[in-house]
Amino acid sequence: MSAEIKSHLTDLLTQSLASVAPQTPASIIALERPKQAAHGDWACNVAMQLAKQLKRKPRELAQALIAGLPASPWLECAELAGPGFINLRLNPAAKLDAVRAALAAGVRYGRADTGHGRPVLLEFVSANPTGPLHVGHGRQAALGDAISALLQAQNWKVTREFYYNDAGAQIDNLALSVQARAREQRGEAVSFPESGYHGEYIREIAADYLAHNGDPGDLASVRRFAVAALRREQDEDLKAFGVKFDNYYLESSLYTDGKVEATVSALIASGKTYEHDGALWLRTTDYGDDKDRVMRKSDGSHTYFVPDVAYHVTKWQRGFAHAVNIQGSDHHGTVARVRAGLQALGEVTGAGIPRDYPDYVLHKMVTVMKGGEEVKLSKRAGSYVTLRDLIDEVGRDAVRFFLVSRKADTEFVFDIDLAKSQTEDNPVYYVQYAHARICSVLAQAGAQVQSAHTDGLAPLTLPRELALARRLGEFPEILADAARALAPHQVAFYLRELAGEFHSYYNAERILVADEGLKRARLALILAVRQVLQNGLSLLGVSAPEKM
RNA sequence: GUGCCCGUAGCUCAAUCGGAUAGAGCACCAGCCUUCUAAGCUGGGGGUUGUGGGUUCGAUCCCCGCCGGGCACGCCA
Repeated sequence: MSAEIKSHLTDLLTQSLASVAPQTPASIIALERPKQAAHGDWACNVAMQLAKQLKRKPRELAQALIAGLPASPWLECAELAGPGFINLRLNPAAKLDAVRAALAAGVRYGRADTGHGRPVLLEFVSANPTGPLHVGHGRQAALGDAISALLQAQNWKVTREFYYNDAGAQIDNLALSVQARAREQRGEAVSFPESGYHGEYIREIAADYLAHNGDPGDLASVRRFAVAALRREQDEDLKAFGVKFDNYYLESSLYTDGKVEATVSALIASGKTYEHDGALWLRTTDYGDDKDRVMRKSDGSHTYFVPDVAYHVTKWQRGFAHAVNIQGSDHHGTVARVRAGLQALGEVTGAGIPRDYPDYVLHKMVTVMKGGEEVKLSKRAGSYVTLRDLIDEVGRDAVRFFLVSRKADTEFVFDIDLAKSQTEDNPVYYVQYAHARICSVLAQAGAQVQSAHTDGLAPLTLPRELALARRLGEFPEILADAARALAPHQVAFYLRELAGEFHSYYNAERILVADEGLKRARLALILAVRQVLQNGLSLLGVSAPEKM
């Protein structure tokens, strides 16, 4: 395994350092993958970092460290380079070990145990049940599901949760909007609510409500019907997108369970609240917020801030010492607020919730372009592009791959025309195509695939073959890094590169050659590539088709 | 005005904990199908990393100023 090789190399350098500079702690030794292949398989910068401290020239120190390296069965050579880098080059056997590892581990290849089975709660999408899911929710769903999968692959016990804001003023607004449309459809003269939802879907729900013999005068009934209808629609959209949640948490339950009141009481007991202008405030500025927040309005109702805090308390109480919230960056203002609320509660409960709880992944907005113009994402205008639109037009795999192919904190320009007209240029097809090609070769090899032995890899000597093997060996590191950074785009880029190296190899060499030993070795290699492509695509929620 | 985030090739984006000559794709130009899938491959031109300083062996990355863009600044959610 690559991890074993890395620790083996670190070990060699540690031994050398101990003889060259006995007083120096070995913990400073770090290995990195050089960007350029010419710089070997691993590089170490320890000589430059220690040069000043040891009062020696970096290159001279590096040379001494190289000279002191013990013999190794995997190390081909160590070279001094640049200002004092030590470049380590692995021999073919070490590189090809990744092929053996990938085939031995199968679908588990790339996994690790950094999570140690600890529970972690991921909250994402959390759309209000006031309209269909839009593209921004899609980015969040794709990100959240991929991050969940990455953490699971590191042996975290992941719970995916969707929080429904089904208790606030926007739900009243929804009910009034549907009621007004229903009355219109009955031929009554009504004035549509000033801040009502203007989307076409409101009319559809109203018509459906009437078709089910609903009474437009019964607002509570309208409300229940509308919320149920929109939740159903959102569920269907998520299903079509391939995203499943383990739990749905309803904001309304925080009220019916008394958790909102309990939170208010506890915050008052914390001594961090005060009355002002008839409202109850929390001194969140004591915990880093830039202004104090109202908890209870002068009319006696609560601001959304209180159930938010109550909700996050339940995360902690439910045993999630780790929690990740995936949200649009337009909500970044809530981060300091929620954390401050939790800290204030800690004054009375002594819960010991960390100051940086929960963790946040904030993603920038998705700008949708169509016909060369921006489509405004306005729920009230009812003209935004829905997630369903995108899936229908572009395809599920492409949308998912595309949406996780960029860092979360960069703005996303999704050009629908481009995505539709250039479907063939979408990177997801490039990666999937590599997988399909391998499947095709394997199908022609037929029963010979069974004879692909990982103990006969020695015939693989071409630079392209060793580069592919080396790339396979990187996969576990990529997954560990991506999980640590909560950044699935790293996996997407890795897959693009792996697929590229495979296509290049495929075009240059023939797999099914006459030489039996070489053929078996090459079959083993592409079997391993296929496995890694499958594992990686699966983490991103993208299918790995056998034919295209 | 204050806070947070972003600024990299014509376009869309990478760049690990501060590493070596800043990389891909698209687009453009020139080639490759009698051969396991051409949704592919090979080669080429493309850059003062917004800008000015600082820190150091070394800065796209860290610190400060400025310019440009986004978001948030409510007893809305």
